[in-house]
Amino acid sequence: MKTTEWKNPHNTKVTWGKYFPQDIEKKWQEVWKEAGLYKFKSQIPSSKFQKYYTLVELPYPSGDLHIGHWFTFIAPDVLSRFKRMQGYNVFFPMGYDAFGLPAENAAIKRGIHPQDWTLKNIETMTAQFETMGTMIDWDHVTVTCLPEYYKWNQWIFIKMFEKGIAYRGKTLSNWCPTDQTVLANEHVENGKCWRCGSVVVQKEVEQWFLRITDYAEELLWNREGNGVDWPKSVQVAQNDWIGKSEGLEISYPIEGSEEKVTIFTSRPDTNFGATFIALAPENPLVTIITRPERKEEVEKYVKIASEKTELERKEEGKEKSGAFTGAYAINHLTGEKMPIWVSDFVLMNFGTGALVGVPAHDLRDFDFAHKFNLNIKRVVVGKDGDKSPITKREQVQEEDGIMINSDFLDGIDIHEATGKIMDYIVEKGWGKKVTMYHLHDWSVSRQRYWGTPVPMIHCDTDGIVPVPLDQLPVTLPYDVDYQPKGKPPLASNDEWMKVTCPKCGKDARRDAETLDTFFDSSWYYYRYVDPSFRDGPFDPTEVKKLMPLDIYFGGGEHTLGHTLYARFFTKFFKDLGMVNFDEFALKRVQHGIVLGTDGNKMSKSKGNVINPDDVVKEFGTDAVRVYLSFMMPYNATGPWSVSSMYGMFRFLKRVWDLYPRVTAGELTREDKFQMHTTIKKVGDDIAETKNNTAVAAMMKWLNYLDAKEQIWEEEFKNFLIILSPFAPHITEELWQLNKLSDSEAGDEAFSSIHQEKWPSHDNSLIVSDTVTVAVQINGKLRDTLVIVSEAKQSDVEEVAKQSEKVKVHLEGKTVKKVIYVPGKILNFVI
RNA sequence: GGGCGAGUGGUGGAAUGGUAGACACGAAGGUCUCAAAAACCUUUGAUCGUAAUUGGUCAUGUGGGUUCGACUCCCUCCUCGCCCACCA
Repeated sequence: MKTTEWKNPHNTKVTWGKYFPQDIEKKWQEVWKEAGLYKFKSQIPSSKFQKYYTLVELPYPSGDLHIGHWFTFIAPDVLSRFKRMQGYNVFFPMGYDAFGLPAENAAIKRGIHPQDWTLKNIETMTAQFETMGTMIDWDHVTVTCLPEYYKWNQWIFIKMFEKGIAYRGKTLSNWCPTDQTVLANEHVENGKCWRCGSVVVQKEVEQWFLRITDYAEELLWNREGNGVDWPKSVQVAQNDWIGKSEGLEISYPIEGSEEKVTIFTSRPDTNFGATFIALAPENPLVTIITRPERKEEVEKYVKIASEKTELERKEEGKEKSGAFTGAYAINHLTGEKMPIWVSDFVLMNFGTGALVGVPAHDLRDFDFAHKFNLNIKRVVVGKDGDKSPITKREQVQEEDGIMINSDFLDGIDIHEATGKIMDYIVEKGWGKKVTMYHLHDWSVSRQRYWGTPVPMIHCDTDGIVPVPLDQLPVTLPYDVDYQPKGKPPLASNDEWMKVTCPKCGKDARRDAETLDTFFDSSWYYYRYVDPSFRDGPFDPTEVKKLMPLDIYFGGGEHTLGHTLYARFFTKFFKDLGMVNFDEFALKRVQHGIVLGTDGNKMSKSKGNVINPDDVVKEFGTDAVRVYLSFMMPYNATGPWSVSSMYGMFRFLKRVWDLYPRVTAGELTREDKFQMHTTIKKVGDDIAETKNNTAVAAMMKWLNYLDAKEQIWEEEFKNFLIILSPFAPHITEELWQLNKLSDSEAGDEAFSSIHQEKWPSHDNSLIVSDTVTVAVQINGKLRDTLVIVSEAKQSDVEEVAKQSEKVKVHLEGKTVKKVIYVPGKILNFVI
């Protein structure tokens, strides 16, 4: 048995004995830190620079590092370590998304200032993060709530204002009439204000918007996935969200009026079956066209609709309401009169704020028509008729459905017909082709305290004036009342609010609102490159070297928010000439969720939360890392298992116990086959974020090694190297032990296993000299043969026919065909 | 209502057209021990059967299809999960 006692350059004693991870993990973390092993800059060689930028969505500093954080970060860490061993200069930074509502909620609940609460949490979480033993380079840490960061939020916002991307607009918001303030959705409980319990209403409020719709076309994903490797599901979801639709804007004349009502449709063919028009209550046309005798009722309806909260509108989703204006529009296609109604199922901010009702082909239109006894006409166009689904079709047919068909549409399919009808309507001058997007401009104002102050000044003379760039940052004041009534928190600090207008020099007021935290997280990965850069939001030279991201890990919940905003910012930066690429991330990988042992989402109230600190104390960091890699695919969701956790500890212990059995010697052909196969498999799997099968392959190799009489040094060393991204501590310990017993050079400068090169594999050794071929008859397995890999088909057939099991099935039958897949299958078709 | 994804042993999962269940957990039996734990060994999809211990049959949510061959590709239906939703 080999035991070694020695001193490394950091005077740490190492003795091989029983495996106690707690004895070695902290020690190595300190050694690595002291040696600056994971500093990005220390990796850069003078000659060739091959960058790899790994990014994980920056976490919110909620206070506790959750096992979910570990799960999220292990795969990126494994990949980063692997890439580094392959010779890349790996940049793996980290930061905190530190502004936001939870800090303010905690402050209100417990009386701690949001800043103190947040900074304390960051400290705690950073310490917990360090026990993970990642190769994150903490020199690049970026915290979004610090002035050195949000200064550049303000800079970007002003640039957006100058370019017309940031603008002042109006939108409906949750409004508490008692507190006189806008509420976040999470502060509306059952339609009531969380603080005072008053009924929340929808009110038009002035807000800052970002004109993301200007980029709608550019943000769309094309068939080639914009040349980057993002999940198809994300591309589809974002495209659906952007919601590009090409259709017609049709104007219908109103009987006895100069006015016209304009609607949008992507299916003008169905307009043969249009039987009514519905206007949004907010549509200005309502007041103009309503007939005097209907005025009272329509006004009453509009008033009720405006008082409804968003929640109430949704709750009664099925029951339609409305009022008849007394006016009629003329359907060009049929010449029929269509009554014009007002209804709150029509949205003012989509399309034209008016729609044409086709009850037979749209469920909502049907519900409306059914309730108010309007006509329902079914349209049959072309040879196949209309294919659009309507769930209540039977009812439609019962209720005086009429078939309409036009001569010029006979015998063509529905898509052609739609095109022809479009052309016809345009030709007649009734409508024009338009492209519509579902995407709305992004509202970024928040009437909250804990965020980036909007860098704008309100002057009675000059209106809204941006803060001069050399006066940034507009610092967030520490002293405010963060639950005032009737005004946003920042407005409670009079001294802070007072400012002179940069244009006229007269007294003016600061903007008291703060920016949505999604603004902060839209560009932080640029800042990571050099968080201390002073001449702009990021260093263009360094960014050119490191961006775009090679891989971006994060959660699926950010598909329609964060990742879309980040793409938008990048396109904006490109327009400013600050970057030269269109997509900020070459690859996107989404993670799943670790559930509690009971299969439920972890939550304090359920008491099923797994605390990484506790598990590490019991099993050590490495075992937890290996378990998180092995437990399930990265994008899966599944429960934590304590007994499986034991299994991972057992695995590492077996690796540990291999060490005394290692000796110098020659590998056999089979040894080489096992080694090279595993090296290849593990490397390939890590590159594809399939760490569960990578670990499985190593377990298999360990089983092989363990069963042998002797373990050769070469295979042991390679085993440690390929295991090191998963279990960095135990592999380092064994590596150093082995190195010392190997040579007498205990005083050499420290060199870590994590600086080793990833072992190469020899493909010629992965091919074994014998293979097992399955012999099938009509696709049914009948026998397996072990043959030399180079065997010819005729030879294999010959051998197969000798087999008793095959003979039985071939007797008296004619072989019609033989299919041979070399080295795999021989199939007789009889 | 729409979109996306998934359904494989007691459990987590492997296999993306070629021997289904790799690897692990759990369980059962055994070795060691005064005993227990640890460790190690054996078995472990179901079923029939025999000693044929490289036996037969059936099996990847359901029903069909394509193929010499389907967990894998196509269609029907069912279930679950996630995201979005009065979007004209």
